[in-house]
Amino acid sequence: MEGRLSGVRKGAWSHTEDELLRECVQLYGEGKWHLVPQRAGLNRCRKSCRLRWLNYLKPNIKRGDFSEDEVDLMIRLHKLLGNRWSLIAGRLPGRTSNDVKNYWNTNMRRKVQSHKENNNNNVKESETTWKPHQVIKPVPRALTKASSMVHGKTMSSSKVGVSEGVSTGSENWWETLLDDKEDNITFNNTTCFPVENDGSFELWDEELDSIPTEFLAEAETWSDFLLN
DNA sequence: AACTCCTCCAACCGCAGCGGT
DNA sequence: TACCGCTGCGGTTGGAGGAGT
Repeated sequence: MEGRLSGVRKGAWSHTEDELLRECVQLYGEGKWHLVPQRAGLNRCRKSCRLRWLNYLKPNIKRGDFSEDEVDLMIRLHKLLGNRWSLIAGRLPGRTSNDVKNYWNTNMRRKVQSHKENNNNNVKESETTWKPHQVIKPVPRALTKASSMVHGKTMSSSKVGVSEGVSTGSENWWETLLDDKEDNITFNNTTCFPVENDGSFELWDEELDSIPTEFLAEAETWSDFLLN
């Protein structure tokens, strides 16, 4: 590994290192991680710097317990996406992929495990309520300079609206969830569901195509999927 | 008080994908 | 087309701290 080869520091970050990294990112911005250790004067590998920033130092990172809403959304997204932690985290403002992954591994996996064990005692129930689900794996894609998406070409017209009548006012919990983190609403990930002003979601055609029709039929709308 | 066990989170590691040459 | 470097992701590990004995 690069750490072993170059003898860079590993392990927990000190307050001084945090400050150096924070100042460096504020000065030069995110990205160019291979330059960060040199710029910041840190004896850390680029990966370590990036991870420290993304998981701990980055502004707007939400710490503390996951709310019920967040857990609910996480479960639904995991059902749809599988272990695509970065995508799931992209829909949970302030949460990092590491947070989501850790939370799932420590809490949810155990719950699912115990649920399955319960169902083993009741075969009929497991056949009906806990069918193995098909995990959708959207093809990761990046926006290149040549991409039509970057050049102002409009997105797919396949808009899946939040169904009327499903949510109004305080029931739009996902909006309040995003209120204080409006930066996260934008295209922080091309495979996420960009939120329109009217609360609907837009999807690339490929995204829609990749979703099993049974799932959509079952959920009817994205709001059904995203909301209780 | 001392020890062991367990939990959980931060950090590490390897790999895949992408862009540039 | 092949190679290289960089980035980002998901799986795994290590260790600090709490709980139990």
